[in-house]
Amino acid sequence: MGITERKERQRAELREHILQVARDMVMKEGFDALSMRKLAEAVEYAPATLYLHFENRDAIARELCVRGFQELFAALEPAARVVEPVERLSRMTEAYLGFGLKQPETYRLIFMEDARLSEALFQDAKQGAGPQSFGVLVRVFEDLEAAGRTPEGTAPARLAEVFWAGLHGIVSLKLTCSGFQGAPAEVLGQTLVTSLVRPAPPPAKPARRSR
Amino acid sequence: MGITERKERQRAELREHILQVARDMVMKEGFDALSMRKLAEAVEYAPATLYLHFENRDAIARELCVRGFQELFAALEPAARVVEPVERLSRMTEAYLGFGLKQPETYRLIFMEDARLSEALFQDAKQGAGPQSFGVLVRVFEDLEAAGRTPEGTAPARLAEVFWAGLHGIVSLKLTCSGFQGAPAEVLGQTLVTSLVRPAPPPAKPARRSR
DNA sequence: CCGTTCTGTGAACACCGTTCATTTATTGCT
DNA sequence: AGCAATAAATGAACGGTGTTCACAGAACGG
Repeated sequence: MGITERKERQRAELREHILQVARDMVMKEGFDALSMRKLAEAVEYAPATLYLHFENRDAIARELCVRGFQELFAALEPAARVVEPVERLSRMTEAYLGFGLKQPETYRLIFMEDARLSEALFQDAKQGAGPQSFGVLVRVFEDLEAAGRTPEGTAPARLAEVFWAGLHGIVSLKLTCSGFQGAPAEVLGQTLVTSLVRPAPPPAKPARRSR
Repeated sequence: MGITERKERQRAELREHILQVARDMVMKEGFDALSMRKLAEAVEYAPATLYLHFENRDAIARELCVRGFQELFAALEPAARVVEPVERLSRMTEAYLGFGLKQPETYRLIFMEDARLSEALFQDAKQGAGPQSFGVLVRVFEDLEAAGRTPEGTAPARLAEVFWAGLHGIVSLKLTCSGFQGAPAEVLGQTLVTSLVRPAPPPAKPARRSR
């Protein structure tokens, strides 16, 4: 009897469809322009029907928030694969800034709207998407520390946090303070990288047959 | 005939009163909770009366935004007086973070709501409150450069911008990503300072009567 | 005292999120 | 097949929002 199964699937599909349309609306006109009534109109249902699939507007926002965060994480993933830590940090910087500037409304939704939205990302201390991706960043600084390229006496986790704050600051100032025309985000990003990474020490263990 | 004069003054006073009450509401319940109707109720006028003094809600928001920015600038001023540049930067960091965390709703209004709000701050390239206070920050890095304590080959203005982004990132992540529990803002601030400031070079021109 | 100008307002418009009784469609069972 | 039960969908309403505008009232200049 695959009938309840089919109904469940259809229900899930509709839910997915609603989220997809909502995402489009947010990306096109911003989160504030996402109204339950217009969303209902767009998916061709009555407004009340949306409440059969989501508790309220905030529930939709939360879902879009965690999905947006996953997109951000995915955008970082290729850069995170790079072995050499300085290059990795540089590439991750590029990817982060690129995502934030190319998908401003998504970025706003994730990190700049309501504090309650991003709570879901960090509720599990170790598990959730938030800590997991922050871990990737911490690992860069651990590798940098191992290579002797971090300021001494500062824990990698703290450096990672400052670095993240720097990235977020660059993106969000570009998004909100559009009036302030400073250097391009990429330039600022590279400045941030070179500021947090110490110059390479003279090779104690030479790479190959030197000295 | 001081009659039109008095009327003007009363008009200005009412306008001021409205802004004051609006500011209180924002600081207490956040910008989203500021409604024209509740504001009208609070100042004991009909909603329509507000539109005799402000074009619309956004106009009030803009005004609160620039005033909030001036408060922030004022909070930074004592620290900006410090002569020694490293100490100055450290004190300014402390002041900036303190303001952002103690007046979260004001800070949100200035830098995290609508991009159109902060436009007023940076519309004049050299004059307005925005460029002026950014200039204070640039000066710190100019002084640091003169003392040979900045990374070489990076313009002070760019370092200042990265530094500001860092501060803003720290504050706004604390405000929006409350779920993420990292190090205290002050610690991150000091890490940011020590990351952007190079260690003191050995004294070429010794302080007094040596050599 | 009258006419004008400024101040203030009530009522309306068009939205918004959300709820709930009611209708409609679908399913399982006899 | 028809009927009861369950699920899906909705129309209408409630209370809220920003904003406009024709109108009333007060204050003023002559």
